[in-house]
Amino acid sequence: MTFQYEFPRAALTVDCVVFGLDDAELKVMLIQRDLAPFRGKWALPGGFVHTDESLEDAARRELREETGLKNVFLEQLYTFGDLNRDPRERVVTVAWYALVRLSDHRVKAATDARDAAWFRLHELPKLAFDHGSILETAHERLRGKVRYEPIGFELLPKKFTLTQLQKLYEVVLDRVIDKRNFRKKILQLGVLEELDEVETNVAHRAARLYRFKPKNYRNLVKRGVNFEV
Amino acid sequence: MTFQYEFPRAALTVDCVVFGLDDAELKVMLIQRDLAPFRGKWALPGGFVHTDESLEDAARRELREETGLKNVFLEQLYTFGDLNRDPRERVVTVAWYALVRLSDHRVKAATDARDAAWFRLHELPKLAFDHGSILETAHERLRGKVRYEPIGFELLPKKFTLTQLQKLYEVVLDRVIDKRNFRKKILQLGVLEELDEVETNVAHRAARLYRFKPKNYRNLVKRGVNFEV
DNA sequence: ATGGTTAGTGTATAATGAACACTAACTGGA
DNA sequence: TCCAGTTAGTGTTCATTATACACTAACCAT
Repeated sequence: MTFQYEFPRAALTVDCVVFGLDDAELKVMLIQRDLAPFRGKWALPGGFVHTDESLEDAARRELREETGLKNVFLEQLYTFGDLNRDPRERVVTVAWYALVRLSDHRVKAATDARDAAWFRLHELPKLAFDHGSILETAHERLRGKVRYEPIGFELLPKKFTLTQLQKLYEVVLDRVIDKRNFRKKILQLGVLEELDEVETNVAHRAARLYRFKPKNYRNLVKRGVNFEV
Repeated sequence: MTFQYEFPRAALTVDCVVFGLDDAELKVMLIQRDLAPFRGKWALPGGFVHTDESLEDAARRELREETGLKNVFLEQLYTFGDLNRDPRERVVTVAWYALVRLSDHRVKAATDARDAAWFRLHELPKLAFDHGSILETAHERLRGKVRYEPIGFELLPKKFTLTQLQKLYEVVLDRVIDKRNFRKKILQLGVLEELDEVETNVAHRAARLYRFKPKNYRNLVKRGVNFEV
């Protein structure tokens, strides 16, 4: 069975840039292609959009199928449609980026049937298609994002220390931040709840654990805030 | 002649939200549809993407064909792909927004063969398809944009007064701004050049004219700046 | 007990933001 | 020509926020 149209049509795909935070390092999930073109090369998870699903549904389905990830934070990034980005034919891709708690998802990805793996952002292989520049665009967006809304909720484990949160900002912004000033500022936002728990299994003074107050956090995200640390 | 594919394919379009500034008012250019569906309704300029042109080229071509606008500032906005946004079939649209000097383009649009017209942002007709929500998204983007980069270059005439620039900010942000503080801040940015000219044909003290220093302006845009007035 | 390691805390100074009102310059009409 | 009307243009004060900076506390391992 085939489908006929009066004019030629581009193929439509979605691709996802999945960021995870691991031990104060930003990582990205990639899959190894098992089909031509670029067979054996690493690429962003993604695939063709079905005509009976929305773009976001397509992105979530591909993420689930190719990496096992579900219920992640997902936002549309940009749509890439240069003429020769796919050697086979005209393919337009709607790119998305996801932020996930790597602590929740480490195992699943590693044991998934497909060859999916986390890569350090600074040790990426050469990617298939124009996925390298899609990834770069996503990284820029992430860096821009932290300037006007707090991040962390989606990337950190549910309970975290202030040092972990600070390290996240340092890693995204690629510079060191003063500890005392960072703490003052982030606590002032009123989105953190101090818990009666401390971290365990550390060979030094244990740090207090915090968690986000989801309501305040989301309000702040909606209102928009200038958070320059 | 028809084109056949193994799987069904969505149609791909571009749509443009064109903002212009007129006498301290934001306006949007719309065209009246001369074909079904929504025949006679006002809609965003746009149309199908050809397979031999990039997405941006398609947006520029449609703008030129439908409104006569050329060489405008154009940025990708968002891609809309809900299942039933077009009653005929699955259509995914890559939306763009443009900022133009209305003073340059007022006449062309009015005399163009197609029914294209500028509408005040607060007096819009009901639009075809989901173009109303695309337009709303573009307006949000514009409001967000002024928070971290200066605007004006694309919207104001080449020579303008500080009051005009301030009015632009007031119109986009929908609130009044203190004149002295605004002037201090905007001049500090170092992107304005004071000219030896004043406005003419006004029944009061004539205001000094300024223009943007393109290099500084673009540097600032690239660097990103928090400009909260 | 001691050495190693990270947690946790305050203050002083500089920079920035916000609030606020009057005089200057020009036009047009009496 | 003077007066009324209109918008241009300009500084200061006070409050808030940003930045720079160093030591003690707590815990673990040996």
